[in-house]
Parts: sequence; structure tokens; C-alpha cells
Amino acid sequence: MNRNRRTTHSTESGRDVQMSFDQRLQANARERYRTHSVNSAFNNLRQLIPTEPRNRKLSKIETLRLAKSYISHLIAVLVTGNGQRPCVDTIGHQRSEGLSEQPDEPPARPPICTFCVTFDKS
DNA sequence: TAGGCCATCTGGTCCT
DNA sequence: AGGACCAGATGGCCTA
Repeated sequence: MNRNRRTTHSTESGRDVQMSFDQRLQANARERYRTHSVNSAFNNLRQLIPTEPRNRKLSKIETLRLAKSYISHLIAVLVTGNGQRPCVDTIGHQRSEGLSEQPDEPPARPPICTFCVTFDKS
């Protein structure tokens, strides 16, 4: 690669600023490091979410959605004191909020929580 | 082979 | 000015 290459980097005032190739490489390295730290946070979060089967690797989007669902499940456990299937007893968390969280997707799912089902099997 | 997921690069914007 | 954060583009890997 040509280390003398320059890339433009415009500011909010619209003025183009020359960015040296070395600066670009440094920015790339920082971004890589930042992405790795985000991934390590995702890995930490994954370890806290029970899956079926056990040790199934969750994607990032699955991790976020299931984390939200798991928090709701734990809240239901606290509210009802029912450690088995608490979510069927609560109003606010009556359906699975697991993998399909599309905004425009109709809620066509039986009123059972993902984690109630998971813990039933175990 | 198509689709999903991911890492990396890149440029724009915001913040200190 | 420099760094952090973010989103889009791109290409590679894996699985059904």
C-alpha cells in the first residue's frame, strides 16, 4: 500500500482536512480495538443468558433481544414469587419476546415466555 | 448457492 | 485538533 496516500476528512464547517495515511491507520486500529471491546461485552452478556440447547452461540441481535426478554422474565419471578412459570401470571409479560422483535410483525405467538419454556425442560 | 452473521475499513458527526 | 462513536459498504466464512 502507498503510505503517502491521503484521505479527506471534512469537518462540520464543510472544510476538507487532509488525513495522513498513518492517521488513517491509527484511526482504523482504534476502531478495531473499540469493536473488540464491544464484542467482549457481548460475550459477557451471552454467558448470563440461558439458552436451549445449552452453550448455543447467540448472535449479537439474538443476545440483545433475549437479554431484554430475560430481564422481563426475572422481573416476573420477583413480582409473582413463582420460580417455575411466572410469566403466565403477569400482565405485562405474557408472550415470548425472544427472536422475532420486528416492529411491524404481528404478535402471533402463544402466551408463553421463552425462559419459562427453557426452564420447564431443565 | 443463497442468506445470515461477522470483522474491517471508511467517512461523517459529536465531544472534550 | 484529536479521539470516540456511529452507520454504510464490502468481502469472507459458515450453514441449510
